[in-house]
Amino acid sequence: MEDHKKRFDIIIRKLKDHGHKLTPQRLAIVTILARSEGHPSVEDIFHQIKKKFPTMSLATVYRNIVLIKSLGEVLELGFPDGSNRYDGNNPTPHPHVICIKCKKIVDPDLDSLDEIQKEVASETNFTILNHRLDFFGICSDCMAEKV
Amino acid sequence: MEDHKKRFDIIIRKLKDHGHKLTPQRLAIVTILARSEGHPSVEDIFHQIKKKFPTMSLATVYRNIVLIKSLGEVLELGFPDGSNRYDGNNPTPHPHVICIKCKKIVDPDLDSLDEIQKEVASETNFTILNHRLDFFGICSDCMAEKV
DNA sequence: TTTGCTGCAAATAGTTTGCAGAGAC
DNA sequence: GTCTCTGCAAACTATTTGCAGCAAA
Repeated sequence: MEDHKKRFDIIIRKLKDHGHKLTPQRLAIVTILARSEGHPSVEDIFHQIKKKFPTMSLATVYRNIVLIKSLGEVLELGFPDGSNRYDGNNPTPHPHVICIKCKKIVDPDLDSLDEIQKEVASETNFTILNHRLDFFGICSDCMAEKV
Repeated sequence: MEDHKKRFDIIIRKLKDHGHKLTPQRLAIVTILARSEGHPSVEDIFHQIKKKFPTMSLATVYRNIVLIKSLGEVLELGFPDGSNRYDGNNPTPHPHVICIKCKKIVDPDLDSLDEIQKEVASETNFTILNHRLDFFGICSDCMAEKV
């Protein structure tokens, strides 16, 4: 996908424009976030980079995610159990479908929630800024396993 | 509202049926959960009870919430920042509207997400078991404060 | 050369757990 | 009288932070 390359360039550009340095560690993190294959966790990112960068520190992953989040270039999916998954490929809020067995996260193609959001806004008198919609279930792969 | 009384009775009945004892601390927690006015946090519940029960322990609140959750009689709204809010008045999944300033949580009247859920299920081949929908914004009270 | 970044280790904070005594039934 | 529950304090764990040295620009 060219898509990943575009996202990588956008994030790098934004980092430069804001005066941040491009360290090898940072580039490695941005590379993974731009792809965000399977919506990686901090640990996923850390272990993936650790293979080529044995001195890589978890703190560096956390710090860079905080930075890139502050630039609005990664969507953080935090869960109540403390786990976090990231989407730097599509950083705008969108629904997710999560397999509670294998933890796979999929982006469904859905009509946007614009109408529902307007309905909620007019009914509650809130100014709605953001939303989060997650569906939890079991993916077909896990359903197939009779184990 | 008679509603709160009914919920209280249902939760108490379920606790008894499962062989759990009704201690004063537990009754106090259930009373608050049955009402769930404003979707209380663990701290809210703890401090409210502490007034009449000076020895009340946070651990007891946590343990009882875990218990009542396991009976399916309270909906836990966990947030990525670690905060938790509870709804023991309506323990089935439903949308919430959250003020990011005053932390007020409101239940909007919305058409159910059944159709969207079916759409997601057929598109992704997941068996959907559950969902969560939160809208984040600013309530009219907080908008009015020009401070 | 300057300034921000990294790695390490220690600190943090909400939640959970072990244990001994108290209390519901 | 039995067995669960409670309160306390310690343990746990993901994330954050202080600091000294390192490296991008």
